[in-house]
Amino acid sequence: MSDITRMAAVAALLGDPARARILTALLDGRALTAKELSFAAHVSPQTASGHLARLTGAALLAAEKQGRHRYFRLAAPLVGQMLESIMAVAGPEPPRTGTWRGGEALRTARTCYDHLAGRLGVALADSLQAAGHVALAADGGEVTDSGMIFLRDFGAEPPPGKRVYCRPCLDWSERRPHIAGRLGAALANRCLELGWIARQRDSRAVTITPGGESGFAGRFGIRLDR
Amino acid sequence: MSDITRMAAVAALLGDPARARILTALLDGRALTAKELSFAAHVSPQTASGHLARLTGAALLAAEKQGRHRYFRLAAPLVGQMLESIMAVAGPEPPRTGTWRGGEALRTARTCYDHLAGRLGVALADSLQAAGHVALAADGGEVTDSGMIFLRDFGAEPPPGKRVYCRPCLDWSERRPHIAGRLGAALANRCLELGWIARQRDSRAVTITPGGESGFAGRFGIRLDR
DNA sequence: CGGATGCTACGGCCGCCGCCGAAGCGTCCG
DNA sequence: CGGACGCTTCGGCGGCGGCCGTAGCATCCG
Repeated sequence: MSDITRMAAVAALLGDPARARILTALLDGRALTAKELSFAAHVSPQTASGHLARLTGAALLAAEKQGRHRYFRLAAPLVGQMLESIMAVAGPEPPRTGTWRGGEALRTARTCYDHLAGRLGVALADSLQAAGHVALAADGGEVTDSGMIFLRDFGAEPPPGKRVYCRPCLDWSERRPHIAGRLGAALANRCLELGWIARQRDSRAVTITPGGESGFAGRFGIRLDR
Repeated sequence: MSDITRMAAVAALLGDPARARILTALLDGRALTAKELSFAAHVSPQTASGHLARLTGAALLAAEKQGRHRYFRLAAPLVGQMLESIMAVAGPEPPRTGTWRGGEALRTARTCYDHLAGRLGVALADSLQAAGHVALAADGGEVTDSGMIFLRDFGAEPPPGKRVYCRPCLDWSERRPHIAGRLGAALANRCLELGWIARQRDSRAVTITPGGESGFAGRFGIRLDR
């Protein structure tokens, strides 16, 4: 199979509207379940399942099983860039600022459901691990005793609930884990409460406020190079 | 029609092997006739005609009529970049140096049929025009008296023949014209003869030799920033 | 354990599209 | 002017693939 045949095969996958909707729904780096994607694609779950199988088979998507759900995400940043480049050609409005609306901002810091992702989310996970407050494994995560104290002190004690307490969530743009679960949500909420971060309109990107810059640096030793 | 639908439509165009072959055949910036493209695509001229109509309709290709031929070329550099980005995802060998094999070299200097294109080819055309040796218009080009003298002196007097003497050829990567026709061929041949440029194996890229650096600078005032 | 839920495998229907042969139109050339 | 050539349009054929209904397997929960 030649280069060109392979390229045509990939392009043919992108050429179906349902698959295109699936891929663009994942463009912001979230991982979504098969059912959510079938809704986004406007097709039945069976049809979506077939599409998802082909997309993962071609290594455009990566799948992770979690309980009875299967979460799909873009397999690589290159895939997102490819989609953006096609949109650049297809779009009637060529010159959006930058390569993509808010693309860079999304990569810096964004929400993933209710917790933090992007460079900020990953840095937060790194910091907590380095301090020995949490320990992330492939299939879950644990909070140490010192971590419990730290969280109470920080004001990010997760409320009780049935949802998983702490688990890693692979970050699309960084290819490294950030923290999800009740703990991830509590951390994000506390950062919002403190005014360290602010949501943006019509986007999952979040901005780091001046207060956040010093707060993340002081508490977590995080300094994101701009 | 939404963004996503448009993107899927473009991707679907790229998804057919025949059309993919047509586009990649044009990737180096040449303009080819419908028949040549039908051969490159491994389909009959009728079939290729249909594909070409759809590709130009979607503004992926641009067509120019010339006598009884129609020359097709990529409509914009963005189209080439899109193809490269898809190849980057589709390719089994992910990390080629740079974005594409020899892409940068091709943009610097390459052959287009038998004449020079790329930054070098455009600079050559600019220099000859600035000196009043040639005058390029949209549909053709003329050589002045001083140009005739200059060419004889340089040793690039085109041999007689039926082929058009001098015409502009729109450069893909530069979006500006370089010189084609018997004159373009004679210039390229003379530069090769002088050892100013050298062909590369398995590529239309040409390298500028040290002698060429000083030669192009001295005779034409050309200095290509690396 | 039984029902609900999420996902996948299979089968059949149907429409789209790529393909080529035949034919028509414009251009070049002797 | 007539023939050769390049390109396009039209028509019909055939196959690929998207779609969903049905059914089966795994998981969660009361």
